[in-house]
Amino acid sequence: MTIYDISEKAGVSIATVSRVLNGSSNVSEKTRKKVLDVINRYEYTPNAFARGLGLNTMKTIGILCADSSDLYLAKGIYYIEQKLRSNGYDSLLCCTGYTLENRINSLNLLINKKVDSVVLVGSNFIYENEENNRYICNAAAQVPIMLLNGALDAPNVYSIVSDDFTSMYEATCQMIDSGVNDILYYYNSASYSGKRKLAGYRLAMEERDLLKSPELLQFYRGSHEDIPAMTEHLKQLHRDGLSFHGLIAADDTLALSAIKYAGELGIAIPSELSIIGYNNSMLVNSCVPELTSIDNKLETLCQHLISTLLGVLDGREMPKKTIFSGELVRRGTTR
Amino acid sequence: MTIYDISEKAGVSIATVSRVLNGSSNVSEKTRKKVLDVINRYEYTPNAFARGLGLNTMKTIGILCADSSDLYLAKGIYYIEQKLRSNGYDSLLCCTGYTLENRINSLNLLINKKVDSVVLVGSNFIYENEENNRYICNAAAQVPIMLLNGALDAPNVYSIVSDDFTSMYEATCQMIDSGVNDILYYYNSASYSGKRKLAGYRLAMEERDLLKSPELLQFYRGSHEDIPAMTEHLKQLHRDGLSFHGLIAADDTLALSAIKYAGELGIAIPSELSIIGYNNSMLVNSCVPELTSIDNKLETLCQHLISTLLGVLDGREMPKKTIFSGELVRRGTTR
DNA sequence: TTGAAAGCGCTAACAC
DNA sequence: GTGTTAGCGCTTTCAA
Repeated sequence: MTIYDISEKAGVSIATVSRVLNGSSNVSEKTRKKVLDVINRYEYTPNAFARGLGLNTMKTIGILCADSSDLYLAKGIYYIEQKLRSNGYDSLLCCTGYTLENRINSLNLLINKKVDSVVLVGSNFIYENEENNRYICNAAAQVPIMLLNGALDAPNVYSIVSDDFTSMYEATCQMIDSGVNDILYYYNSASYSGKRKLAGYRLAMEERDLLKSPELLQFYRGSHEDIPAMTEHLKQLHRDGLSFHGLIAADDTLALSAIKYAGELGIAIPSELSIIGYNNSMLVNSCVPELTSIDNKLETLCQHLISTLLGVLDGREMPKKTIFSGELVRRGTTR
Repeated sequence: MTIYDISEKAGVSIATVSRVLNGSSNVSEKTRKKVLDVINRYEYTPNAFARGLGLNTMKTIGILCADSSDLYLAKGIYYIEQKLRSNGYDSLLCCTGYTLENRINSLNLLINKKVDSVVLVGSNFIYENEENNRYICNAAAQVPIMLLNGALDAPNVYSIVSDDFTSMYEATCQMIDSGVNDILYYYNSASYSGKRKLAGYRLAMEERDLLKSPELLQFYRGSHEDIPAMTEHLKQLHRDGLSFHGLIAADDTLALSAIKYAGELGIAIPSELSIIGYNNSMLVNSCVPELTSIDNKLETLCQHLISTLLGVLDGREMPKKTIFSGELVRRGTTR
């Protein structure tokens, strides 16, 4: 069933059918109705390729993420996909893993598919080395690029970020104020967002001259899902004689491993060890005691990202960078 | 930059360019090289729409799932996307939620986008009422439909399932053999797969005449992520005087809530309460003690789904239904 | 308000 | 081995 069939059956030209299809006002009510009738009767839907060929757009947004099964990224993808769909856009998903080469390839691939824009989900797309971020700028020369939780100052690139620095700074201050002085920082990512978080912790500690030892900064290298390995890392620190009564984690998973660590060593939470996680994910309720965690308002970020994107596609002037602030949600792992 | 530009610069016809683009053998090595040179120099990539218009395929597979942020579904999507991409296909993701109407719309939408096939991820797409499954058959009239963890016997529909029935039957038998007789079954889904699991538990219990009370079957109605609510449900049962020394959950999240429940009530695991979860997800290591869980081999299922799909698209005869068996992974919540 | 016709960029059948 | 050309199904001037 093509536009020709419809035009024939309705006794009009294909131009007229196209007009009613695209909601043009230059069609008499009578003709419109006649055409619409035929369209409905035959359940006709226009061929997306042909339409794309003419319009050079398919109303499709590319979504790039490192790993769609990551708890946090999955949530982000979910929100973005939902909100795009409710605005008439489809989503082309593409998982890149964590190597630069794959990212460049995937981004090109998406752009060759003629997506109208691509959303990079997760701060891990931004590299420290400016040179490594050129792939984003190149892509931005073709379509607007949206960054969720990553910031890059370049033409046609729009960043929506949570203020990880401040969130972490405030959380650290609050833990200190609650009477804990030796706070370990446990992290597993040196991404843009990862560095901002670390800086927040650092500032709070240094302001009070509490960052006595570099050992208080603990980087975990292994898999992002391997809680036993994270726990083991902490136990090793304990065996090495490192002592701490607070632990702030850059991620709920890491925080969870701290709860396990405390459980296995008989350390009482929060009296002997206070713990704060990050993301306020579903994991916060999966443990005993429940985890105090920083909520970075992912849904709000996504909502805003989509409005910005729609604005950009609409040709409106939109803010290049938008910052939201997070919020500490207190539960059982802190005093 | 179009195929015309390239043909001109290379001094050949567009047909020849098209041939080298599509790897046709009827091109002399010399010409091929000449054309390839120009293509590379100008970084030309063919327009996907025009190509789609001609071939009527875009090498894109639609992925439908209820909620891409669900731990289990997210993992499935991840595997499928990966494996498709490594075979030259892209993925159009579409989350439907759990209402039939949205599903019908999403499926149509995907098919209108001219995807080559659509994969339904999760057993919740199959309804008990045959009538409600017609939307799948309709779609299958246009493109092959792949079912991950759901089964439907219809033309052009291919099912890849884990044998949930047997897995659950065996797990239940093993718990009984370990000396637990009063085993609660805790579930939250009446999907195809959900019913198979329940049937497995049922059979094991009934064979030994242990299903004394309907109360042993507990359905949880709330959100799939709300562990506190699941825990509260169990505590209410306890207050109501229901007693059980084993709990088998249809999902790791539910099992986790049982661990919390036991923790809050001071019930020792596994001596006073044995627990088995389902999916062997990352959650199994997030708790103390670690959760015994049934691994339903998601990655294997996905791998097989993709090979089957590629076979179907290739015009080969492929099995309509493939069944894999699961495996009980023992950890600290069982004796 | 409507129709005719010229593309959009590519593939593939056919001719040479 | 290579070129010519007719579509693919739609959008969008331009005329009427």
